[in-house]
Amino acid sequence: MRVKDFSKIDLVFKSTLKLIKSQGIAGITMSKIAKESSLATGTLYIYFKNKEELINALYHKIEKDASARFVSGFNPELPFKQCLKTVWVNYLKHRINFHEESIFMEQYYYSSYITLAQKQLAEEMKKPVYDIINRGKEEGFITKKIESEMLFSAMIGFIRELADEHTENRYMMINNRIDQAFELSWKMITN
Amino acid sequence: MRVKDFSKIDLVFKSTLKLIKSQGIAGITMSKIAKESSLATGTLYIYFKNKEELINALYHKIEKDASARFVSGFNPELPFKQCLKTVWVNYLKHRINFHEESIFMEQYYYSSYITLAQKQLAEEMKKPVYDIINRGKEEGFITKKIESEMLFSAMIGFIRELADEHTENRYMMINNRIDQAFELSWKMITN
Amino acid sequence: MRVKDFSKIDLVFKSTLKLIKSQGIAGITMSKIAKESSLATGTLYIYFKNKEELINALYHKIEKDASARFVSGFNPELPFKQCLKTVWVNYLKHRINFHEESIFMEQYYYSSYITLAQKQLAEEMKKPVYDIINRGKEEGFITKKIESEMLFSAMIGFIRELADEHTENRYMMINNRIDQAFELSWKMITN
Amino acid sequence: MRVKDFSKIDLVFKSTLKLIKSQGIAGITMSKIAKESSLATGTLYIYFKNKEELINALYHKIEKDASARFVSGFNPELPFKQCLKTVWVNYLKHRINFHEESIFMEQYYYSSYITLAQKQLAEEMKKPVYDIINRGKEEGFITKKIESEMLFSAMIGFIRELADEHTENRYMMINNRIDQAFELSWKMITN
DNA sequence: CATGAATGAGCATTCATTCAT
DNA sequence: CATGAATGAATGCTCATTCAT
Repeated sequence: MRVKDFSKIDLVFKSTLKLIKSQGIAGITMSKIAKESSLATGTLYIYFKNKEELINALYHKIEKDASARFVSGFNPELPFKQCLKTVWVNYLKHRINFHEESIFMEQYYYSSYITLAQKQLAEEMKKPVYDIINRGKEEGFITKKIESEMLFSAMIGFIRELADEHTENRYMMINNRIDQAFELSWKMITN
Repeated sequence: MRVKDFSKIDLVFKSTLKLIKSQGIAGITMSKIAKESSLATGTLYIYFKNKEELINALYHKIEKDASARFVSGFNPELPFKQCLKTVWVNYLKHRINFHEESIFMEQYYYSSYITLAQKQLAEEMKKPVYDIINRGKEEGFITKKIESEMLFSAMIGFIRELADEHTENRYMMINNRIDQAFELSWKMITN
Repeated sequence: MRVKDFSKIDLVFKSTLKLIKSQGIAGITMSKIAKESSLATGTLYIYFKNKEELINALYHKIEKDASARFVSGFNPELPFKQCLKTVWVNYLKHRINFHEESIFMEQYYYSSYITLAQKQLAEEMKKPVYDIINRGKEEGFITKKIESEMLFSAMIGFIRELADEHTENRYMMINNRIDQAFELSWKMITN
Repeated sequence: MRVKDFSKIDLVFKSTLKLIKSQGIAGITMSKIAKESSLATGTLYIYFKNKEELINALYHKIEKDASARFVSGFNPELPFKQCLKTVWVNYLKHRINFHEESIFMEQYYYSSYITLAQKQLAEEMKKPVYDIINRGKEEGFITKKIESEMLFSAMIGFIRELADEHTENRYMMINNRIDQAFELSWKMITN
């Protein structure tokens, strides 16, 4: 018997993401996904119950991968500022290098596919950043007078905007701009 | 001869936005828009050449309205900080009060509806903010060492994130938080 | 505005019946019905919510028409035997002349389309025959010792079998055979 | 080499019949049959060339079994009335106890599966009853003035109707009703 | 202008059948 | 033989668009 080939799942994810990039989440159809993956439409239904589950599975996979990237190269032994910069830069680079995925996630977030449970899960992705902010407060780098949510928003919003400008080729994130941007963030959140 | 009833256009826009809010841009159909507007589908085609043009027209209308809101209450005679705060708060409030519109605009931006010309037009919406930043540089409030794009991203990204958190009921933008957030932005961009 | 053309419903019924005759209830598809009716598939969905409702509506229509035919030419003023013969012959002729319909109704009865309510409705079609049997009992023609259900089964089963034999060209229901068959039924149910 | 496991064929027949009972002949699919039989779909194609042949084989098997049941307990040495009653009751009980099979056979008869040859074969099943009728005519019990087809229809139709009423729980075939019904048949066909 | 019936291409999904293991 | 993954034509149904009224 031919055995289930789970590598097909990754292939389908890749094709779907490519299609979403070029035509938006509204533009994808099962037959386009099948064709882009060089599979028969029926085959998609062996690996995914239906279109909705395919989209959901893609969302979960991307979320999982993204979480892993945020903490890559992170070493809590290092001094606080270095730790923060690692996560800060990881987040910026993730959003630049995986822009398709980021766009998909945002479209998904405001689509009828998402469920409440999934929204809550998405919240958990923020935890590493909050952890850093709290460490900064404990170590006295960050003022305790400002709520973490606000500091979080200031950093994350900045990063997101920079990444989008970069991706749209309006303002490229070359290395010294990255450093400068981080210092700006640092200046804002520190005493 | 009856004349084209332009109030219908607003009605259609309102219905479409309502539908996009609840079902995402992928979920809208011409017949849903017609029903929500209490019109016949054929009538939609009197006012809009096709679905794409309807969506595009909606985008333009929203963009125009938004631009107007950004400068509401703006008086260049006032001192710089007050001017900046007016625009800053306008932008935040716009994004909170017209969240549906903001979501639509972002979904639209990454859909196959948008054209290059429209992307360029969207850029022009940023002009009032850039104008303020430049005035700040001239008046010596804002350091000239940092590029305006970066300062822009820091402010706009922060505002966007705050507004989204508010809309998702995670971190509400009560008045003193607005003031605090603005001061944070001010601290970052000023010398 | 083009106005809903309810004659299309009869056209669809006719086409569907024709298809069921040649391919069985299992063989019908919406696109076959559309093609046979010279309509677009979408048009079918203007008049019927879905395939199931189309089939159900056809069943109801046939049932209604059949009921009308059973009592055609029936005059309760006439002597009992003549009354019985009218209904008896009506039933036989109905089953011969509307054999397609009869076959459809039986296939429908044992399909997953039918509901309990519809089964009960089908029972009511038997009422005219039971009424006659009861009159026969009251007027002393039919023995009261035998339950009406049994007398009903004897007559109806006989008729059904004769009609089927006729339709399959195995034993044709020419006039004197009809008379003879009725006399056989009469002999059985009378004292 | 493993050898074709013919017990699987019976298993498949049983499963198919069960499915047809609950969902009608239109509702069966190869994968449902496979699942109900705890087999792989591919395995079905080892035993049956395709779906049509599976259905046809089932028809033949049922027909064969039915024929055997009709003459069970039949002893031509016994007096005519007893012989007739044996066959008559066998037929009734068959139709009650194997109602699923009977329903299948009728749906099959008016489906696109059946061929002319099979229709002719089905005719042969009637032979035992015709044989009895002819013996009755020779022995003087049954009038020769009435064609055997008509007598056959009268008996078979009656039986079929009684069995259906029983199966639908409308008129149960308890023993004294069976006797009474046979006597009614007997009265009709005898002089 | 306004209507909504009519159209048919296109969609998500199913299913008989094949085939690699 | 047995399996069930793979196929792709076919199905029920939707939807943007047209058109007769």
